[in-house]
Amino acid sequence: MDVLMQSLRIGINEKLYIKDPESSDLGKKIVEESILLIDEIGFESFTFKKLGARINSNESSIYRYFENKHKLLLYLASWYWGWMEYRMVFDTNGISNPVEKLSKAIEVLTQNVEEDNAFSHINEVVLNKIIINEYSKSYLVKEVNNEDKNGYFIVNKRLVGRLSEMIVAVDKGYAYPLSLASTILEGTLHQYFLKEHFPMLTNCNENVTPTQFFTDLIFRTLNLNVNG
Amino acid sequence: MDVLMQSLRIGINEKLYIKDPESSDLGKKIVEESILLIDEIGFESFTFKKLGARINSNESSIYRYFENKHKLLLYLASWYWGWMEYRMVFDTNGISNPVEKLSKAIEVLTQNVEEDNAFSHINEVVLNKIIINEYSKSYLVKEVNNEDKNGYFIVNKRLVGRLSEMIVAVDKGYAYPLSLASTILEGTLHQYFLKEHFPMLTNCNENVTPTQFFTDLIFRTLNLNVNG
DNA sequence: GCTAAAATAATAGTAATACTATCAATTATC
DNA sequence: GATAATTGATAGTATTACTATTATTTTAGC
Repeated sequence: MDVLMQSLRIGINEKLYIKDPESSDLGKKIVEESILLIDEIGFESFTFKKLGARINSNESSIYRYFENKHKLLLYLASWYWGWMEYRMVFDTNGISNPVEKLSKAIEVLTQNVEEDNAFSHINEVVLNKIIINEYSKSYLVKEVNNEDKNGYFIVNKRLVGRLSEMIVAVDKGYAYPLSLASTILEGTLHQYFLKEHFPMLTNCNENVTPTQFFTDLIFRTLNLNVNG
Repeated sequence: MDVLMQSLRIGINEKLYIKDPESSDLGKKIVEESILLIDEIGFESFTFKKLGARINSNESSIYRYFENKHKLLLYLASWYWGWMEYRMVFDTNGISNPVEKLSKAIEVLTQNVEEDNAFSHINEVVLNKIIINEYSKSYLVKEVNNEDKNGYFIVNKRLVGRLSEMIVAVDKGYAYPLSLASTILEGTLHQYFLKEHFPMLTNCNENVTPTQFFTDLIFRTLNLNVNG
């Protein structure tokens, strides 16, 4: 991504943090290192105490930024989906042909994540790994309805909505655009997980990508051919 | 389900429990009430202490059956998928036409769960709810590879394999039968979750079922028509 | 460059969790 | 009726998930 865009920020619901982590070095370090630590030891074993030790800071200081690790995960997830949305919109912006546009969107949303230098304190590759492994835990909780009311999932919802609209744009008659869109987004994470841990449950591997699987699925479902 | 089959048992990996819960009244009560309690308060808040209080038994007694709540969840998940597999095989058994067979399998795997009187101490309707809400947490853990080596996920894997074979049977040329099968199983849980908590992210509602969505998806993808 | 305010660190403390261990009381078996 | 197996009760430990208080350091304004 272009260096010109270095002042770009992903907008995140302010209720997800107590103090904006983007507003200080410590805050950025908390976000940066939490991604690495969650990836290393898993969300269940991750604690603010361990994170504090790792960044030579204090548990109590981290609590001044985030109420608890669940909110931190929601923050990271919002960042991730905001970033995906931004890239999807950016990369599909100039495309007028709806089929090409949808095709490009699927590509951006399902392809392997690569580092984006526009956001120096966030390692997108590792963040993608923790989204694959931990994202479900952010919404599969008893409090989900309340949290949704607080707007914690708004970015993901907007993204599903946008993808759904692109599906409608190529096939107004299709009865399940939202379900298809949500299946693609969630199924992508699942296919990457299976590829890593249950290779016998997926056809994705070094030679076959989730992008190919989902592109093929969408094109067959919407009765298109690859050239639009 | 027929009363004739009341001695039916779902086979579960013995490493998932310390003492077989089917072997005693207390064991059955643990399973029965854990399903209800997890549904009521969620897996995160669920503890063996609370379960003990609920069934007028003791925390320490429950620990003699299950090592921890994670193993209990794996046990419940194995039971659930074993039951689904059994019903899928049973209901598709006599069907020779591969398209009809696949169609029936999809129906069994995606339709709303109803109580099965063949297993008196398990409330399948509530178990289905906790699978929708908690199943991901059983495999989205750091230890997943080791647990897989222990065979904790064998039932689910076998089910994906069977469904994949049914897909191959109707379309030998289709390149992604495993990915499609795993997407259906996991996507079904997700669509039910969305229907309940994020209705704006799915087309499933009182009038449209996940079965319709997935049947349509499979038929379009494999280029079939509804009558086989 | 000094002061005041803000931010961070250090320490302590609490209730709950996730267990383990021990021993007592019941219940089943032979 | 004795013995073994099961279950229950109690206690104890390390860790988690915080909150509160106070000390120290950093920063910003003048």
